[in-house]
Amino acid sequence: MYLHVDMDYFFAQLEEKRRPMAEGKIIVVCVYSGRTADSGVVSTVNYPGREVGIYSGMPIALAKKRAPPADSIFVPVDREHYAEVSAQIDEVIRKVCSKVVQASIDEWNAEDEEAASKAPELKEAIRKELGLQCTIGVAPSLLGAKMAASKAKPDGLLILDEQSQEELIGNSDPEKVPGIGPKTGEALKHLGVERIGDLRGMDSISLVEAFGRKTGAWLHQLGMGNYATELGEEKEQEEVSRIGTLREKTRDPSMILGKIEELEKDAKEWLMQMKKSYRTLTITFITEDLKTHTKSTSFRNPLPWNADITKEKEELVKHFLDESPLEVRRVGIRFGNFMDLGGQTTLF
DNA sequence: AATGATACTCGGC
DNA sequence: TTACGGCCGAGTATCATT
Repeated sequence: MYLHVDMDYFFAQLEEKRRPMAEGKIIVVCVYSGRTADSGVVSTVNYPGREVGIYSGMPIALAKKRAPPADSIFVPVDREHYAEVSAQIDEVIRKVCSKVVQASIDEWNAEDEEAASKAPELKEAIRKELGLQCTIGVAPSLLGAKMAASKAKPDGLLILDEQSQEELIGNSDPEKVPGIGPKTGEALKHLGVERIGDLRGMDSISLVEAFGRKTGAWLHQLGMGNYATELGEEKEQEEVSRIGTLREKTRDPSMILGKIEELEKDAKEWLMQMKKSYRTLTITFITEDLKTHTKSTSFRNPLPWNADITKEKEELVKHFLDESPLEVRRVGIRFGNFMDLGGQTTLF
């Protein structure tokens, strides 16, 4: 059996916890971009906030219109704190379950013979030891466990056997299935698939044609009632990136490069601490129409964290500006394709 | 045609 | 009326090499 733990409204819950005075109030955790006083988006909001129509990704200014000022608190994200608590939760889960894999800052998966009996125990341990609320799903497949959790939240626990798993997944709206987003969902609707069960009997060739090799084959398996999943290994981080918003949109290369340099410093700090060298440099541009573009280059040999990449940065920025007429709103830098053992080269 | 590397976009959280 | 982050990995397109 598989078990999926999902912390409820995680960031907002943690902010609630360190403000006992905020009991019953709307808490909105925000990513402020620094462009203007209220520019930025909502990261997470607690349930009272959701009730008045505030959701993740919403512009902060709009959230403020929906939130009664006297009963609402807007706070900036504090990722470091959330990561610390996340590590504590990880410890608790590993004490209870076997084969645990952390899936994100607030989600865990586990494969455990005793998942069904351990789930209530685990939920209680997280509440008791850390004072935090979560939702746990258990099912014969990882997909089933995730969907059970998402159905049971908040503060829920749902254990599915083969039959109830089949029922839940088969009857579900495709867009409720993790891995199917608005784009795939829309295309499925177009094909007359309104519940996952409608995939039954559709041939894999046309599904692969419509959705690509990977997604098509996976949808075909879902149609056959095969939800088999593997937990996967705990993976090392493969890339590090930093992104930021420019004070104002611009096409001035020196403005853009100035911001990149700021972000680069921070990302390189990470490289140094983690002792990583890298082979790929990517610059991300988000233009005034909020579309994302990237330019990247790879090096034959890995570069150490402190290598000078001035030339390469300039070239990537120029390359982008040469092919796009749009103004740039946000920029980012990304280092990837890590090689361990800093800078050591091999023959090829 | 097959394989592997690189470039780029997409989307989840 | 509009309003709009910061990450990361997955997946696919494209290119180079054989």
